[in-house]
Amino acid sequence: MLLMRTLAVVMPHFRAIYSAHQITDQQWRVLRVLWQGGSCRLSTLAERTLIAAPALVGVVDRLEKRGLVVRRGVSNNRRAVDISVTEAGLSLYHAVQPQVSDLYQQIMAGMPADKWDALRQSLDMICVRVENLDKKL
Amino acid sequence: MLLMRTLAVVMPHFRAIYSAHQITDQQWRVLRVLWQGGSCRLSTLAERTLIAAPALVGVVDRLEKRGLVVRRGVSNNRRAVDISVTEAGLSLYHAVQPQVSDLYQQIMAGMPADKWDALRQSLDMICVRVENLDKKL
DNA sequence: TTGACTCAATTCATATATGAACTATTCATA
DNA sequence: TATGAATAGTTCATATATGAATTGAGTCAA
Repeated sequence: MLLMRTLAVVMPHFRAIYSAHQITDQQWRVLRVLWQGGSCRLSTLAERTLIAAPALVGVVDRLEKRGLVVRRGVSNNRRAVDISVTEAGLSLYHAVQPQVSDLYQQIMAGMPADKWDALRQSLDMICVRVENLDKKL
Repeated sequence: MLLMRTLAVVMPHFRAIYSAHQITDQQWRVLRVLWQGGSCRLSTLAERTLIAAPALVGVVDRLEKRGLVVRRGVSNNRRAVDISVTEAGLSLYHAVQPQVSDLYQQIMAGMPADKWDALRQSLDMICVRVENLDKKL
């Protein structure tokens, strides 16, 4: 519950930035991942954005409809699809990114760096441990 | 992102318990809050479950349709609605709660208690600080 | 007392979230 | 080489999430 509360408190601030540019949280995550990792396939995009494939299909559809990303078939594997950002998508990314970064800094500013690190490590430890539990099954 | 990842890793485990009883995360949150706090109005329920009112309406609709909760008008204020669990809802709660509690313990077991406390405090600090930022606007 | 305003719950439109099922491929192997 | 198992993306049905707009009550001041 505390995790959910934290997200519920923080997300609206980020969302305000996104919605000023007519995009959603999920759409932003797609743009960010494509920017920092280059084009990739839908399954990879799903892992990196933490958006399940079925939901991601719709997100990419809407981004594509607005000309922010493109889908392209992969030559040697006809079932795979490659997704990449367009120029328009990149310029939107660069317009939004500084504001997101600022907000992030502002939130981090409320806590000493060492506690921030400890927080990240603890969360990461939980993730890794629970993921290992999964693999054993 | 790390917050979202943690939730994404942990939630499926809880969800497996819920779905075995044909309920969703959100429906569980409603039952739990009503169990521990007694009946309350929709707006209060929204705060305690961290589910926005418009979405909560549907969640309560479905729980009510299955006879797990009941809606009742408030005598002195005809626009308010009181929501409470039924016997069926309570017995379902008691059937699920032990499993949830077990899983929770299992997850906590992976981390020393002091780190766990530190984690909670850090997240709480973020919540409180960001909430205060909101109030100033 | 009535009109402007606030409140509580709900409805609406649009965007996701989730698990199951489907389709077209590609792979592994008998 | 036919063929069943595994892949990648997608569709479907159902349940939420979110912000804007509604509806029906209360409230309060001119």
